[in-house]
Amino acid sequence: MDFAAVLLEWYEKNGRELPWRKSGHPYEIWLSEVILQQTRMEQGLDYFERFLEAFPTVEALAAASQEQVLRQWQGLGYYSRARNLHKSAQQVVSERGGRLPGSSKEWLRLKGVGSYTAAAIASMAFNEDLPALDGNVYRVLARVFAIEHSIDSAAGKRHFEELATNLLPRGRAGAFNQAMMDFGSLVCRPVHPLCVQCMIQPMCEAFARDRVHDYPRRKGKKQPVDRYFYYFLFYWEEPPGAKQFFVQERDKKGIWQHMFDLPLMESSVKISDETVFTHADWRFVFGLEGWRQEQQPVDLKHLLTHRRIHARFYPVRVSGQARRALHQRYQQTSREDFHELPKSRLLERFISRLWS
DNA sequence: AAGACGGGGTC
DNA sequence: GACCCAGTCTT
Repeated sequence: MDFAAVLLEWYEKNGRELPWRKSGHPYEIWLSEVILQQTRMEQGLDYFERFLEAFPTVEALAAASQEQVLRQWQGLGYYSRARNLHKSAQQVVSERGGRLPGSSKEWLRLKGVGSYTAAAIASMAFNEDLPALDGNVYRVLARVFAIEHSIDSAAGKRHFEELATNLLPRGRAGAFNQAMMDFGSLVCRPVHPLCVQCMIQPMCEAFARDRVHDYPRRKGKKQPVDRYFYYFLFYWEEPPGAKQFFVQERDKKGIWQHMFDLPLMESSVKISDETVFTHADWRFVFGLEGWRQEQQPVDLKHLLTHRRIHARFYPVRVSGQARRALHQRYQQTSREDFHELPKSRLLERFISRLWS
């Protein structure tokens, strides 16, 4: 038996039961594929259910505000996925009367739908004969056929695409693509692959050479850029017991666009706590001078680091003049209202830890 | 072609 | 705490 036949046989017994596989609705498949870009199944499943409940149809999604959409996406990361999905839903409704695209070529025209997602949707929803190459597929092919091409080069991608096209059994693209992905995440896993119980193992070139962990090949990784975020929670109580504080909406470029966070000073280098409060450019935070007299002793909480983002968090009680000055630059909110705003996971953790 | 974009996982 | 994962858009 050839590779595709063994794989499909495995899939019939071991394929995962997923909500969007049952329904077969293009809208649900589209939504699931966008959520699962760069995201693990276990993490994305709840988001899929809640998102579909909030926006059951493409019309409902198009009619929602961006803030509502982002709030459903909160905590998932890569928020441009949500913004593109929203934009594309509006495009489908306004330009196509709510009728979803019927071919991969049409899907490709939508924002947030690239070559992988277009092929995945078209093969699953319409059984179009097209391979969908995601990270799982690259890994499986690289191992089974001991492919030396790097998966992060244009030439390498073309090579994998050609190989997958040749392997694809005509008329069974939907099952084949899903089988590849399930097999890649359940058996041919990135670390600790289950070679001992793998049905493909007899024909796996990497296994034969005892080189499973050398595939897929990649070019060298680059150094991540460090960004240091110094957040300020300027707060007061009014009336007593009801905490109020300032937030801002990030509406420019860069990370977390259109999401809410706290007044912030960013630096490309690490700054000590003392330096933040003595030498930093406070005008950037306050928009005014003459605020220093209002500053209270700082209760420094915790430090949280991300792979690239390093964030520190300073609660500062403010009153009177400083509050009026800050009002000109930031929006006021309360604990309860803040809960309803779209915000990053990072900030969510800051706030909940501070006021838990 | 290279970099930006998040969050969670492992060891 | 360092490293891994890997679709799409932007530059």
